[in-house]
Amino acid sequence: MEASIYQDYNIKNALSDLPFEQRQFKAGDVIFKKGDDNSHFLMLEQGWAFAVQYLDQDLRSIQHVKIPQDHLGYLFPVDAKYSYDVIALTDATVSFYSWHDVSKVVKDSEFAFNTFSLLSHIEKEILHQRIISIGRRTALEKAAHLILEMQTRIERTKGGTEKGFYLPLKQDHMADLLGLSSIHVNRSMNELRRHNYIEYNRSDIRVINYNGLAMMANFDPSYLQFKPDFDEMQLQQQAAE
Amino acid sequence: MEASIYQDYNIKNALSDLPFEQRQFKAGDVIFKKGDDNSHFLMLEQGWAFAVQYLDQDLRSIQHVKIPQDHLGYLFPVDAKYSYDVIALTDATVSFYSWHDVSKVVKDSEFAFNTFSLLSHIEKEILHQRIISIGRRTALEKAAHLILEMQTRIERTKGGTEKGFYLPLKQDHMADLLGLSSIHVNRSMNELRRHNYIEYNRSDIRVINYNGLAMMANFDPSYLQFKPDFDEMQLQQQAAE
DNA sequence: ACCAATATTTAACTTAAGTTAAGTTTATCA
DNA sequence: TGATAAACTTAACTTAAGTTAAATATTGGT
Repeated sequence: MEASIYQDYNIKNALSDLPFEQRQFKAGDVIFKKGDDNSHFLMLEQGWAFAVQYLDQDLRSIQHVKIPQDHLGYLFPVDAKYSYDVIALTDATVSFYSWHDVSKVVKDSEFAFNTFSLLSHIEKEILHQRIISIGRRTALEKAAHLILEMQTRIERTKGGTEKGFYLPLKQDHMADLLGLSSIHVNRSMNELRRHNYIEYNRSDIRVINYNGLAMMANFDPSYLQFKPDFDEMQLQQQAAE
Repeated sequence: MEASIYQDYNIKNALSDLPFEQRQFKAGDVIFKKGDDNSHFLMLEQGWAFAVQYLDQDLRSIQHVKIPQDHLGYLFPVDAKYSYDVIALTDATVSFYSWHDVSKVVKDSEFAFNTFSLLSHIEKEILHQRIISIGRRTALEKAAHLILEMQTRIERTKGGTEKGFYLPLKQDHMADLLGLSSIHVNRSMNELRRHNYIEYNRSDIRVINYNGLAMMANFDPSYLQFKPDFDEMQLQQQAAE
């Protein structure tokens, strides 16, 4: 299968010539904390990360899951402190660009402006879908929707459909993403497995019945900006198996 | 009380010289629908509106509440269909700008660029707080947080603190914002009233115990980009009463 | 290979919020 | 101003998801 036309709209292409510094993080490391200044533009070269806010010591909400080639933190040079922590979920490499350079490119280059507009747009669409999940889907539907969102996002960066994928989210991360207890996440994942929607073992997950999952979760990948016929190609391919 | 310094960062100031067309809407009118093209930049001059997505006929999720001087729809000229309907909550006046004009100003004017960056940022912060509410706050806390968010946003456009405010959201709108049933919203609003946190009658609402509400709901107005000391000024003022 | 720390799984029980089914109050408008 | 619809309220009952408490499985470090 051919890669999405939207694949061109990525941060690397937009910022190709700019200088940056790289830092390595270990799984569990704090990449930045709530209250830190938005002093650089950050891009996650390798590894996974997540953005989290705490209500108190035991109560937290995960706002974003970041995969390789995603940005971390804010997309524009707003004069604000970070409102959330970002933690490395796996070992990770992060590139730091100066806001001065990035703003200049975004304002001067049509392509960079469009890329950053689209990234901001998609990030918001993901939040919209998360709000729908948390507010109005059942636990089973929440889990199904999250799996399909992650599969779709990962496939885009790989540029193709693979059978299974690596999902380093633990069940307690899923819980804090979906507004559930981790025990109920466990019940839901096992029910998806029992009913042959997915195969699942720790961080290895594989969608068996894409159509069934997508129907149940009311999942339409177009909000992730795959090209319009991606969805149908997926469905046809699944149906043929 | 003095108006916020952030008051300067508004759409009117950023787009002052641009031509636009205005349209009137009646309460309940559809301003645009899911699937429509993002063909113009829209600004809500007068009245209230909300953005909504449907899972099926009876299940919906409200993504945004828009007050006078907010934008409607997308902040950047992405080549995408709208993912939600926007409905007038009251009679409303909407200005339509051409994307061509708006993008040019945003790229050429430092002030417009900063304004649109900040608006995009604040919109995302509101979504983050909504995710925390829906996922991790109790019904009482959800209602409290929503009231404080709306009060804070309304005060900013008015540039001062007023005693009560007009909140044209019905209880079923609040339910679809907060992921609750409208009956449970009713129970929660009445409990807030019974415990003297608020006075409340249909669309007229007044916060009586700001500190109590803010503490209960874990509400910190800084995500709405009031100036840093706004929170404390508010608290002191309330405490003095 | 063993130990310790993490993660996952299952069961039994509890609870916050949903649902259904009335009423009552308030707004609209002919 | 009276009829009708929309919004709000309350009570009784149900249910999806939370909680607590084990047990089991996996991973990582020494």
